[in-house]
Amino acid sequence: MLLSKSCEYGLRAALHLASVAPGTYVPIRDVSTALGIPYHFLAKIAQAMIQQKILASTRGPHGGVRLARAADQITLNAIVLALDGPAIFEECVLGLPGCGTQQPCPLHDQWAPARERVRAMFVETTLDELATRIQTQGFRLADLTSTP
Amino acid sequence: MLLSKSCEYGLRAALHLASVAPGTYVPIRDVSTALGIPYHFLAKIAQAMIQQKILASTRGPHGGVRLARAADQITLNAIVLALDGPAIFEECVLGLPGCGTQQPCPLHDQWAPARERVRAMFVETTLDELATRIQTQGFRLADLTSTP
DNA sequence: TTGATTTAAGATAAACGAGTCTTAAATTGA
DNA sequence: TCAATTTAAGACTCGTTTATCTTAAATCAA
Ligand code: SF4
Ligand code: SF4
Repeated sequence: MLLSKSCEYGLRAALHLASVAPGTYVPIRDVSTALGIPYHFLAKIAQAMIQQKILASTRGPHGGVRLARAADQITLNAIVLALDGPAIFEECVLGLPGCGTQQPCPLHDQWAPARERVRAMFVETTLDELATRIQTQGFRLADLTSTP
Repeated sequence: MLLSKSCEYGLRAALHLASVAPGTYVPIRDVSTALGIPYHFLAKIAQAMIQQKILASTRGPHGGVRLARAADQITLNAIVLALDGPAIFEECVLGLPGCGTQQPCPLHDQWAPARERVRAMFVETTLDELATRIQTQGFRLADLTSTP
């Protein structure tokens, strides 16, 4: 698994917020239900995203979470960095420490560009772009095979 | 982490065998020492690789493990499949089940080719190629910063 | 045959990630 | 003010991965 469960859930939640009701507060419970993500787990992930300024929140009735910035100002990379850190884009595919061109492992020439391509995907994609696709083309953010 | 620790260790062990003494049995203890991999853990990984016909072994003095085939007949992909299974090349980046072009998630168009490139790296690279690089260019398979 | 060497196998333990639960604090509206 | 709602925070449980330990079985050489 490339990303941790926390990160997958965080990305899906952010995409949901970007696509359903930009700018309005949505209760974490609603997001949890819509996406099939365990509520308490998502609440903890949301806390981290709030501390990292990806999301903003208010408590009480009509409270919830929303994107902290416009959806076209938030890249997938920002969310991945906030939840999983930079390690996945710096790690050696063989798990060797001290990754870098100084001390390369024999797979470096193939791995470094492949890894960079994955990184570019996250860096160059904004929530806005994907939210548009979800709205106009009906792409999914949840498991459609279970209890619709 | 893309690959499990077991898979990283298995790849490094196989590369070590391909580069130091092709065709001869090397005790797991020696591999463990050379690469800095916990002995008992590596022994268990070696067992799995033997059952998957990646390695062959004999017991007793002068025993050990060696590659089951010529190094140019073993791809990195064979080892990854044996130890981690095909999941990493089939999974959705958002963790959604039922990956496929029928039910795509909004990241599919970017993720599928990036994932395919990583897979191609494993499929197209043989132990032999990397062993040559290790021998001729001195690439590393171990953590050079600890107890040399 | 005997003893040293080495893999085979499985039990056990530690570390981590994933998920659950409880309580507190803030906000809103009646 | 009071009760309902919702996030905030942290303790707790569970399962998998990672790692260690123990014993058995095979092989070889003296
Ligand atoms: S060599 Fe390439 S893959 Fe190996 S550690 Fe350095 S950068 Fe990472
Ligand atoms: S859409 Fe693309 S990424 Fe998402 S599940 Fe299907 S193949 Fe995987």
